[in-house]
Amino acid sequence: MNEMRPIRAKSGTNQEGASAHNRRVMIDALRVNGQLSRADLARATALTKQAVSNIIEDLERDGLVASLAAVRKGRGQPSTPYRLVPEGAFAIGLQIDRHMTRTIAVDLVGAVLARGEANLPAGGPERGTETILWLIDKTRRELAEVAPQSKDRLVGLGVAMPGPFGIDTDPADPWMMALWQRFPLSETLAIGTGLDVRLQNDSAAAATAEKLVGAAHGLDQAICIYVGYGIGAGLILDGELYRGANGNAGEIGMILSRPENGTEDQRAPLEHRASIASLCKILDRDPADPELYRHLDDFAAASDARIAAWITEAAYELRRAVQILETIFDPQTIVLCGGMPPGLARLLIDAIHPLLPSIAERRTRSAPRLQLGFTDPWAVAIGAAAEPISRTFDPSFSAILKTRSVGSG
Amino acid sequence: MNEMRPIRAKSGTNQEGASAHNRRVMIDALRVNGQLSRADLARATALTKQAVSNIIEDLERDGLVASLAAVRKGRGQPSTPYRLVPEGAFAIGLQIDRHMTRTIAVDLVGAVLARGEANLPAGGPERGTETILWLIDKTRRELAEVAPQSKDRLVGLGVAMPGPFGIDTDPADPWMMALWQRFPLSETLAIGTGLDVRLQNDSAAAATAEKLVGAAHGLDQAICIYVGYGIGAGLILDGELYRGANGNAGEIGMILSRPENGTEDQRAPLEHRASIASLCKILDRDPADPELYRHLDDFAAASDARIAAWITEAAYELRRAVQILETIFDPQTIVLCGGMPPGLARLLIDAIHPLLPSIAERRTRSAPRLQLGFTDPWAVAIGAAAEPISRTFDPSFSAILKTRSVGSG
DNA sequence: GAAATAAGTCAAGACAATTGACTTAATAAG
DNA sequence: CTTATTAAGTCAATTGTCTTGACTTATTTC
Repeated sequence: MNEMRPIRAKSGTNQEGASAHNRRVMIDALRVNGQLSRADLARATALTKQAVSNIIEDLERDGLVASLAAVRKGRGQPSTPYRLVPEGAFAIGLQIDRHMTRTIAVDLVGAVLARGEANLPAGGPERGTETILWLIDKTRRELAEVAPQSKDRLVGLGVAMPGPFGIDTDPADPWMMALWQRFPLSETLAIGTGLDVRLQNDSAAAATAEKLVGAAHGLDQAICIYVGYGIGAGLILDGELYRGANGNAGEIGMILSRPENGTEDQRAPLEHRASIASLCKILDRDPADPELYRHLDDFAAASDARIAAWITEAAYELRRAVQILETIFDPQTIVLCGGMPPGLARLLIDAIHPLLPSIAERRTRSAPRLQLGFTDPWAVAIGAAAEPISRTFDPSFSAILKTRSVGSG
Repeated sequence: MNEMRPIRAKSGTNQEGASAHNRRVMIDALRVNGQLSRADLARATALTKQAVSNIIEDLERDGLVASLAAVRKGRGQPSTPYRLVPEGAFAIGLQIDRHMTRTIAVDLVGAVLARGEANLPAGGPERGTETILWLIDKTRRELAEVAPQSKDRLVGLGVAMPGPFGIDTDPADPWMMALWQRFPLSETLAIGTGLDVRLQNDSAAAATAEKLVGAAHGLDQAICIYVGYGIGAGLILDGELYRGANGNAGEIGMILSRPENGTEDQRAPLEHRASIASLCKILDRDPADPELYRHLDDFAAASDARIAAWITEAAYELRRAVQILETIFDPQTIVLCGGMPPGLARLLIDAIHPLLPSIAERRTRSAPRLQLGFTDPWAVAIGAAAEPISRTFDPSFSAILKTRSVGSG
């Protein structure tokens, strides 16, 4: 009789939401600008001096900000600048990448305080989570040694692994990522660690790292292309990471760059030509080889012909990807990052130049069209750790809104 | 001495911002769900019954919502549903498209109440604005006849014209769009009409129309591909139109789909193969011909061989564009719209199928991967008119924040 | 007819920002 | 050296909007 169609509506907000937003705005402003006085903050955020004063007092009591020595800068009472207190918050990051897993602990300003690494046992998520929980625990204990305050100030666990999620990926893949992608990982880890857990794909994590402490720091419109075992893009739009309807936005590895001509190999998606997986295939190397990173560095330094061939192919694809992303997003910059040695990354980004013409070619640019970001194999793990910091302290639309009684996903 | 670097920070908010947001949320909920009781609204927005009651009372007094007859739906007191009042607000839209200009007047629910059309005189913006101001005035008077309340309830003027903006476009283009794109149009029209003016490109306007009253109604993640004289995409991300760093996001016409192989013609951007401009070239027709629309319809009905050739080429490009957009955005749906006869649009969308494989191929889909939107030549003008409505009444992050003293652009 | 359920109101309370006057501490001008 | 000016920051009262919890009203179910 009554069809009981669910009502679709956005969430409302109240003073609490506004207040939470204002605190985030203060922290964000201090993060981006280094140090600011209360008066600076009032001007920059359009709030009154008094409101800022109250909020800063609060944040100081909470141990998130601290004052510096007063500075005289002209007429009037000297101002007292404030800065973020690194020990104000901590977070753990977890990266799952086929055969191995890494953990990282960071503080409020993104400094790395502990790290751990382990091989994942064969047998998929059920057995893997044991290893993971052990590794997380080890990292937490390590962190507690360096920073005893961390016990009460851990804001969450960020998890990064290759996407896409919720899709029927190749069931024959040897790393059983499909199994991982279907496994209720967040829930299991939330129970196992008692922490707030959120999952993102590895390129989103890389972008989160670039935003917090890397090339995209302080930028509101940036695209991070992440070249790892696969390839993906982390989309920072209006200052927030964009997830898409199903959390799979930015999975550009699946783009069919030449869908209807050429050999079957050429018809394959972008990922088959611009990724470490494809490089390993050319080099006939096992991607699981723990020495791979060093080997790639050697190959790159030795100007190996196969490396050069891969670079040509990958650069061709990336050049087009850059042009497409610039055209679609009109970003302030594009950051190329990835889990490869800096030497190799340098060769790759050089080979991508000169860039194709696009609307990004404008006279007044403050950031380069394409720049190199993190090429640390730990970058994704750092980004995973940065996610809870960002989720907890960065201003965002969703942070203002009242939360629904029962979560939807 | 003091380098005086500008402080970068996001804006704070206060009760006023929260309240404004809540009112917008109510209006949005009523727009999407048709009619809702106060209790429904309270549940859907996570606000208290009391808060909703106060807000609805306000909105009713402001003439934006009205109650309907009470309905019994089970145990308990019958509920009183509320609906939007179409006469609650009005807006004017202006489309500038090379040789001509169109105006539209809409009400709060997006119904068209008046329209006007005129040819633009040669001579560029200086002379053109005279015609435009005259046309807007004519439309306002027409609107006032149909809806006298409109005089006090006009919320703004939305302007749509081809992008990209701020780029040195081809100076030889015969329509002098480059001149228009550099002309301070918003300022001139704001002074000339006394209205709040905002400018967007035509594909963004088409997307705004689809969001308010079209295929993207109530969707938070949707991409609208607009095929007009050129081609572009309007990006609806998290319920808001995405503009990019310089307002040029979605200008996909500039994508070099085959940048390095083939003839010079094949190397040309997407726009040269999938646009009405390219179709006119094939048909050897003047794009400025006022009868073009009817002719295209005839050609399509007659299965003209040149039309078929264009459709094959355009469909090839669009098939790839759809796959790229799906892969990058992971949207709920993609809407194909454009200023062409429905028959032709139907042929085109059919030719695009079957779609290329992508992450959008998931078992549970509520909306089709690709669907047909407005194919009315007035769609962009309607979207232009919808923009002030959306700007004034849709929930958005920026609407919550306090405004800075002096705008930035 | 009584109990249960749901919509909606009333009145008091809480909270976070605003307002405007005030204090403090520096430089600039005479 | 004194006074005016400027700017940072505080104090105390006010404001506006949402929340809370009790209450009223209207309907169905038992």
